[in-house]
Amino acid sequence: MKLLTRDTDYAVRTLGCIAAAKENTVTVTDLIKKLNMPKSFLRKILQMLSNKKLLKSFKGTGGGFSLAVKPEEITIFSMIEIFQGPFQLMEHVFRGKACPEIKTCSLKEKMDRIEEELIIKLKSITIMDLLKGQK
Amino acid sequence: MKLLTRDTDYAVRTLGCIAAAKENTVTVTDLIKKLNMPKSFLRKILQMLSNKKLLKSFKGTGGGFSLAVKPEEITIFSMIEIFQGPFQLMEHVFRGKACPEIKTCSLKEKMDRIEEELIIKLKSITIMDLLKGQK
DNA sequence: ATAAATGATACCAATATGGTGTCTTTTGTC
DNA sequence: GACAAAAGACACCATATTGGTATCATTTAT
Repeated sequence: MKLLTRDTDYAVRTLGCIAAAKENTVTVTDLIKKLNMPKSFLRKILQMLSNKKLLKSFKGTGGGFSLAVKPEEITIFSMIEIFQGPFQLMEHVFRGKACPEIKTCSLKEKMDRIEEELIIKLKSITIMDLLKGQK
Repeated sequence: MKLLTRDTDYAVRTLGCIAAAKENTVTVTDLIKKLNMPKSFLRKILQMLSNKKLLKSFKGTGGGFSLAVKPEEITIFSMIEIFQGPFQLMEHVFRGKACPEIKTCSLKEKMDRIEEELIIKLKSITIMDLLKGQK
């Protein structure tokens, strides 16, 4: 059971790397030298981030990518939603009718509260956190 | 992005239903009348719960299932681990080397803390919570 | 013109998910 | 003992998701 898929992970680390480069653009070739990822897969991820307006892209020689928004504005939560779809932990719970002997219960309530709290926390972690210990 | 798969959900609701029956055994036929689930799938889930020693099973006419442990001892966390494998939210994060410009970072730390807190919470929710509002 | 870069998009293998079906074994009842 | 009602074991299957590859088109600096 995992919360983050590989593309989310790659995206976070890639954004961290681009953020570290400040205003300079970074190419896919640069990135795969630094990060250990398959090129084609990384290109797909970068395109996604670019389409979602988190990256500015520049074509042609000397081109590459740079951040379109500040690192502290890119949250883990948004990465999850982009690469793993809408965040709905409890999608399945009590879809159907529960056991008819059970009229109300505190389970769903509690689960919903956990979800809310988790979302708040995932929104509080940003790409900025990747840069904190930078030399 | 979902946290609970269908079998986890079914398992939780089924256990709630069995718990509500107190010491009496409940058959698959009983359960599918009350809960809206495909019979074969439910049987597979019940077998799993039985193998994991959460249910006692009785074969033959008049047989069925009953809880092997107290409802307050069966957590959502254990259901997730049984049906969805080991709980490791951060499996992928920083598997490979992160961008070399980033030596240490607070991201993984923060994520790990979130994971810990989430586990504690999921362990605090039990089948008992399903019975709370019971008539 | 050419090479360096991204954009769009189609494809693919492996795995997970959600579910079904069949045959075996156990056990209570007539 | 025969039979039916239950669970046990397990093989199978369709679909979706995940993780990844490959190809061609477009843009742009030199």
